[in-house]
Amino acid sequence: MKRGYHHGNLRQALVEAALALIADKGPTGFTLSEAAKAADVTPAAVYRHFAGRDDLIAEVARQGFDIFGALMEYAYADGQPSALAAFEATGRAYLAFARKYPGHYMAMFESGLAPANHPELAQVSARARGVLERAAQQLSEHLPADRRPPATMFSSHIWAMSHGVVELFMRGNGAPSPFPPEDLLEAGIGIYLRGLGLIPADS
Amino acid sequence: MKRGYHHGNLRQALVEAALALIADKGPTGFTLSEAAKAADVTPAAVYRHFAGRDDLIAEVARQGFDIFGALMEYAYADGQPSALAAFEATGRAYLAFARKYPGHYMAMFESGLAPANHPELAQVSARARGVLERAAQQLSEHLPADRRPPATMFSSHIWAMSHGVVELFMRGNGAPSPFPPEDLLEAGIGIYLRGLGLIPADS
DNA sequence: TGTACATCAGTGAACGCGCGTTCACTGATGTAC
DNA sequence: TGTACATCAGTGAACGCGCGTTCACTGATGTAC
Repeated sequence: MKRGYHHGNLRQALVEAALALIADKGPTGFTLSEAAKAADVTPAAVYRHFAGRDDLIAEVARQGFDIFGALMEYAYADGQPSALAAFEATGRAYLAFARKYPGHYMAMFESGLAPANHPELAQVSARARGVLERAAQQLSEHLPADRRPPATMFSSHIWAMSHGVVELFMRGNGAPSPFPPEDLLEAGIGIYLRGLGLIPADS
Repeated sequence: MKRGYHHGNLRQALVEAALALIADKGPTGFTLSEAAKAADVTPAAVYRHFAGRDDLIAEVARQGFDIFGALMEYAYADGQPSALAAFEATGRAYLAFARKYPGHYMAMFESGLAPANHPELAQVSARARGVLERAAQQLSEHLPADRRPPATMFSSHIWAMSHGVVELFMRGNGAPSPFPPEDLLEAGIGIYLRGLGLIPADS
């Protein structure tokens, strides 16, 4: 592909180059130089748009949380007005995101960048988490008040199981998956919700 | 600490240096050179004991799986003859291992080394997984045969939730943990098992 | 419409660094007689 | 018990490499008059 002296939209091109690199070599495999080369540009040019390597990764993660949050919100809204359907949908959305945006996902959760260091990143991450917590809160209102665990607790459970399924069975990190990750997670969430008393025992 | 020309037990010293490095800088932060320096030895000396950098990490992971497998087996045996107690104990053991042996844990699950590349590693890893699956199998026999999900499925669920809790709430990767990870996991497993019909609904 | 000029986004060369790895070597150890 | 010698486990210097980053620069763009 030909281009002149000016790139046009180098910033986003770098983000996308980074995404591709991260997706197929892991967050470790990414280097600023390679991203620059992939965007057909000198490494030094990167510094017109980012403070440095970490800043570029952070931007990738930020965009990831943005997409992630939007996806979660959409899934949540789509399941309304049923609290149960909304909750389950967010679980599915989690996995769908990991599958569809592996580079973003890795940058967000596996790059090891401190979320506390980039405050804007913490903020956009909190939004995504908020959706799941809202769904959990709404769901918990269907439980008798005396046997109602905190909503943040079971949103954490679902989040943890989802994340575990991604790490262990969608990446190669655990065993080869005995079941398609989507089915595995769906079944797991189903059993869990039954345990909460939100699904009849013999459905 | 003084030592002569010969180290005595350099191999294990290197493993332990690697562990310490991995534990506090992540699997990425580890370098062969730093491990050598920590063991008070020239980088070249490492090659008397390991084929190279990756081989050293693999050995760390291998030792980790060894300990992990033993811990799981112990927990399992300790919960006998109750299938339920044995199963729950393995879940707790998982988290205890991650807490107590963070360097091993990271080398095993976060270092991104291909388990398929080191066959001996795949083998020792399968053993650990086997314990959990055996516990699940045994547990599933308490369920009516017609409503009995495959044992590997719910051992996968428990594994995923455990792993997710470690990654998200014991490391800094997710939100700051709303609850102690141990409590969170214990509650999660409890709800899950109730959903399976293995714990009475109003216990 | 044309020209002068400020601004901007790239280049390319250079840097210092630490990495993993190799090599010929040497000091220490232990075994045979 | 003492000596010769093979074996082993380290050293230290060197390598090529790619990294992130800096710097003075230059080519392209767009705006004012």
